[in-house]
Amino acid sequence: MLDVRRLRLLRDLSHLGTIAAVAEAHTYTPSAVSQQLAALQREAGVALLERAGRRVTLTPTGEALVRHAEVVLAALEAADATLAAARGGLSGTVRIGAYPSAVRTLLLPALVALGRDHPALDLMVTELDPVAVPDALRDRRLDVALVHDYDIVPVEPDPALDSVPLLDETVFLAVGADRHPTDDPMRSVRDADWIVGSPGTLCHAVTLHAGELAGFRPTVRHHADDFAAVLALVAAGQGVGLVPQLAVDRPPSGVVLIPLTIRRRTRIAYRQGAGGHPAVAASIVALRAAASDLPGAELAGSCRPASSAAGQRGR
Amino acid sequence: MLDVRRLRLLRDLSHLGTIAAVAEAHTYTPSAVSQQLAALQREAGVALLERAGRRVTLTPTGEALVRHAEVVLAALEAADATLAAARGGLSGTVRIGAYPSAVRTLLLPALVALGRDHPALDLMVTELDPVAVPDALRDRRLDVALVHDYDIVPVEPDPALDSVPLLDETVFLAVGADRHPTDDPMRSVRDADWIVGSPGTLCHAVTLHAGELAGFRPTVRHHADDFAAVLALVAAGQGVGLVPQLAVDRPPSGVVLIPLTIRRRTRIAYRQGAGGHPAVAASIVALRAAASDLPGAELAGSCRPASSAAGQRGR
DNA sequence: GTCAAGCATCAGCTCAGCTTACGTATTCTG
DNA sequence: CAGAATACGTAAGCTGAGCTGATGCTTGAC
Repeated sequence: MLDVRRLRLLRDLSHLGTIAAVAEAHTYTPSAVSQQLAALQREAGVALLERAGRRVTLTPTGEALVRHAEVVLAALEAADATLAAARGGLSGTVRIGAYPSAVRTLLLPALVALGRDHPALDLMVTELDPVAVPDALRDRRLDVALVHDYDIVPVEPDPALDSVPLLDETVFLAVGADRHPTDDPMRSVRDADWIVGSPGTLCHAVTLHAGELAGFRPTVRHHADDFAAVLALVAAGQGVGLVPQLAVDRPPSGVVLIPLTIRRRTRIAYRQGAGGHPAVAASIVALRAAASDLPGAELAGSCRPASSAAGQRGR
Repeated sequence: MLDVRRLRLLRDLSHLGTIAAVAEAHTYTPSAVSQQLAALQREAGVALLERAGRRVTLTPTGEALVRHAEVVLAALEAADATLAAARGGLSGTVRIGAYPSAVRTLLLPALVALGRDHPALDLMVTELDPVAVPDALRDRRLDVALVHDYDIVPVEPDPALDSVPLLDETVFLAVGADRHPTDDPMRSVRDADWIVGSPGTLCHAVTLHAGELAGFRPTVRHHADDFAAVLALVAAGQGVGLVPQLAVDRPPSGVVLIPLTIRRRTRIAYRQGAGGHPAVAASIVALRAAASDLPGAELAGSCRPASSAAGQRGR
C-alpha cells in the first residue's frame, strides 16, 4: 500500500517543478524530499521521475500516479471535513486569500458577517495574487480563496481544487476625458500608451490579449497592479487601461469608463473535498451574501452550484 | 491530514469487531492497534470509539469516517493497479480464493489458461467458505475470489469490495429415486429428512429459507458441506437436499434431480479499485472464459460488466 | 571559466510506533 | 457465584524510519 505522504510530495512536485520547492512548501530539506521520492519510486517498481537538466520531471507513469494521488487527497480532505462537522460548532482557523480589490469590496463585509455569526471562528485574511492561490491552497497555507479569470483568458481548472462561481463583472476601458469613444472602443485606443499589470499577472495578460483580439499590440508604458493607481494614471493623462467593475466604485474625475464585452469572473476556490467542511461552507455562504449586496455586479452562477466547478491552475 | 494507516485500522475494526482481531489481521499486538486508534481519535477531536462491554464499537462519526476511509483505500488500490500496469508484463503473485465446488470446475481450467498465457504470474489458490472471503480480501490475504449467493438469500454488497457477475445456475432438489416429484417439488418433501450445510454457511441458510418460502421448517438430519457427500447421502436414502448445478456434473445413480426456480449466482470479487490491476483483469478474463466453456450453466451478466457491481459482506 | 542552482548520497541522530508487561472491566461457565 | 477467559488500556523500553546537515556532481547562466 502506497504511502500517502510520499504521494503528496509527488503531487506537489508535479505542480512546483523542483524538489527544492516541494521541500520548502513542506518545510523539509531537499534531501528529505529526495529520499522520500526515491523510496516511493523504489516501492512503485517503475520510474516515476527522470532528470531533466538539473531538475527532475515526472514520467507519464508519475503523472498517472499524481492523478490517483489527487483522488486520495480529496477523499482525505472530505474525511477531515466530516470530522470538523462532527466536532460541531464552527470553530478553528479559516485562512482566506483574495486579490487586493476583492479584499476591500467582497471580503470585508463577509468577514464581518462571519465573525458575528460564528464567534468561535478565527479568521485570517491574506492578500495575494490569483496566480499564487493554487499553490497556497494545496500547501494548506490557505483554506478558501477568491480567484478570477477573464473570459478571453480562461485559466484551466486545477484537479486539486474545487470552486464555485461568485461574481461576473463588466470590464471597462478607462480613458482620459479628452478621448472620444467610438463604436469600437478598443480600436480607438490602439495607438495609446497602456497601463498594465506587472508581467506574470492575469491583469497583464488580459490587456495584451484584448489588444491582440482588436488587432494590435498595446504599447506598454506603465505597470500598476492597483486599479486605483491605474485610474489615477489615466486621470493624469498617462495612458489608458482596463479596470474591472469592482475597482471603479468611485472613479476619479477626468476618467471616462467605457464598458467592454470582456467579463471578469470571480470564483471561490478551496481544496477538493473541503467543500463539506463547515467553516468552508460558512465562508462560501457569507461571500455569496456579500456579493449579492454589492451594487452593480451581478451574482454569477446558480444559488448553490454543483461541486464539479473548476479551480484554477497557476502559471 | 489524517493518517491512512490509522484509517485502515478503523475500517477493519468496523468489520472485525474487536481490536484483537484487527491486530491479528495486521500481525500487530492489540496494544499497538489500541494506541494507533487512540491517536486517531485524538487528532480527530471527536469520539470515534466507545466501550461496549469488553469490546469497542464505533460511534456514528466513526462509521462516517470509515466510509471515507473506504474511498481513500479504493483510490490507493487503483493507484497500485496503474503502477502494476506500468510495470508491464503480467508478473507477481495473484492469490485466488474460491468455494470448494468452484475450485474443481471453474478455477482449474482458468488457472491452466492463466499459467499458459502469463508464465510470469505466480498463482496461489485458497479454498475457503464464501463468508470468509470479504475479510480475506480486505486483509490482503487474497486478491481475487469467487463468491456466491442465492436469489432468495441475497448478501448485501461490501463497500470495500467490487465484483463482476460470473455464473447464474439452477439449484436442484436432490431426492431418492423412490420419491415421485409433483408440480410443487418443495412441498412434496416437506416431511422429508434434510441434508444441509454447516450452520453459518450460505448453503445452510438457503435450505432453511427455501423451506420457509414453501411453508415449512425443514427437519435437519445431516450436515454436509461437500455436495458430492450430500448426493451420496441422498442416494443412500438418508434424506433430501439442495445442490447447485455446478456440483452435479455426474450424479450417483439412485438420485433424482428436480430443477427449482432458485438460482445461485456466482461473482468474482476483488478489492475496490483493484479492477484495473492487470493481474486481476487477466484473472477475470480467464474465469469468464472457463465459465463460458462450462456445460449447462449459463454465463451471467454482460460480457464486460460495469464496475458498480456488488461485493459480498460476511455474516 | 566561474558561479549558482538543483539533485543525490552518506552519516548520524531523534522520535514515532512497536512489543512486552501488567492492570482492570466484562462475560462466560460449571 | 467464584474463577477463568476475553478484551481493552496504560506504562516502559527499544528499534528503525525518516529527518538534518555535509559533501559532491551536473547543468545552465553570464
